Amino acid sequence: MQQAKYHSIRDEIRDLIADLQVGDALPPERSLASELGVSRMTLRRAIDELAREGLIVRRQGAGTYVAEPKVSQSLAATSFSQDMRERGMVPTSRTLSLEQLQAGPQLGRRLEISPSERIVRIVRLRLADAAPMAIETLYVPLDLIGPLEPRDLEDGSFYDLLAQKGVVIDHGVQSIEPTVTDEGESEVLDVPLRSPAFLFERATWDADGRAVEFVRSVYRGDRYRLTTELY
Amino acid sequence: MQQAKYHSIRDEIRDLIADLQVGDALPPERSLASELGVSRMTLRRAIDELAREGLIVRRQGAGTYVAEPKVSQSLAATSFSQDMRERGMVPTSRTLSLEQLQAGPQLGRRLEISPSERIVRIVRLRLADAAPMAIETLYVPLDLIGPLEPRDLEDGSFYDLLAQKGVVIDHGVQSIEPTVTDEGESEVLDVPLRSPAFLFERATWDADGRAVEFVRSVYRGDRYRLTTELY
DNA sequence: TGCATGATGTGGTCTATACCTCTAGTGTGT
DNA sequence: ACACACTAGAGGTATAGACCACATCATGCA
Repeated sequence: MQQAKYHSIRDEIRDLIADLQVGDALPPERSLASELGVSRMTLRRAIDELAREGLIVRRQGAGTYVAEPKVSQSLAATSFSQDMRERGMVPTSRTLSLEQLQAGPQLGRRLEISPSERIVRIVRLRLADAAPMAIETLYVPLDLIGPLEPRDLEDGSFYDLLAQKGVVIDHGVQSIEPTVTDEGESEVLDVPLRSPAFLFERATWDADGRAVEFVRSVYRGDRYRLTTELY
Repeated sequence: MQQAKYHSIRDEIRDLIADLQVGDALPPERSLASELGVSRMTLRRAIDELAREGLIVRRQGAGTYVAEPKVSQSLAATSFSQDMRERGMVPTSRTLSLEQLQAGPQLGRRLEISPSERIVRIVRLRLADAAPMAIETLYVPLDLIGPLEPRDLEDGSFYDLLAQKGVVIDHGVQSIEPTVTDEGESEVLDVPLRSPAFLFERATWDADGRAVEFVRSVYRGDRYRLTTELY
């Protein structure tokens, strides 16, 4: 089987939810299962995922209801591409600029490298299902990754590229703050000026302590939400 | 059934993992299921949870292995008081309002309770080193906590109060989004209108599945930042 | 009118079984 | 030695059926 049946069922239910209002009830599991031609267990597996994503809420004895429609990003560190795929969206990327420069004092401090070190700066627009989701500015030491062409980043995953070069991320720090979009960001992300947004900053190193990357990402606040499950 | 069988099985596997080293393989699912006296499907449900928690890693065709110890828990939910203390500041609190009301449809959905249930709503200004840091709106079912007086919350920790009443939080979900402050929030928090801020929403339940609280907090973006360490 | 109660239908759990896909080791032929 | 095919056994998916726990509503009694 190319794709798990519960994945396609999950997507069908997503479509179904799209036609409902927040708070509306989904059909009962037994009906929905026979409608979609799967067993109830398989249907439940699909619904389980949607419930974990927060798209729907189940109430025992009552029914299953449509919840607030928002994209969620787990707080675990994953790449943009992987994150979007896990949510059934198609991640793509458009490279806005790619240039070389010196690290400078600020970046040098963040990555714990010499300010004179040569750096590749890449600005990318990240899209999910073809809709702008985030602007990502990536700083990578030149001697780690070598010269790059925009097409090297076409297939989306920068980490695949790193892995090909034998670079493995060992540890890092990430900070998250709220911000609002400025003129340029608003235009590229297609949101009104000064819309709420997340500002992510991440610095990572490999096992030898060499700086791998510094990333500054601005995520649309209207389509992004961070969620954690607590135990 | 008091507790789901897969929950107790999950805990048994946790104990089993405690005796193993990182990278060790767990017994095959079929053996483990018969050893523990459950069906393989039930066992898998228990293992599913542990895998989601990151305690173990499954590799199709190979086996199930003990994973690297957990990381990046710094974003996990702690109370405001504890959070501030860890940041080296002195937490205090001022109760702005305290009233009873019906849950209503939205809150009912978030807490998975009846919309007609009686709720206590508490609005508190949270301060760190005497400076306003966040506005916290707390919703708690009346029959869980009983009538409250503002002075019940004076010493700051709502969770101590819950513990006194024998209420223990078992699990929950938390979401974080960027927002901007409105007029009232700006005035109370002493920041300019439409300043960037975090909006936290947290719902928690006890082990019996009873809703414990729904909390909506607005944190100043200029003084509060989330950080995670990645490994 | 108001309240208890039971019927109905919902999601929640568990089982037994079957077959698929993938990994890793074995063994054979070259 | 090496390369390859095979295979046993691991996790992954899917089914049908049974029963449980809970919410809701209609019914009927007081």
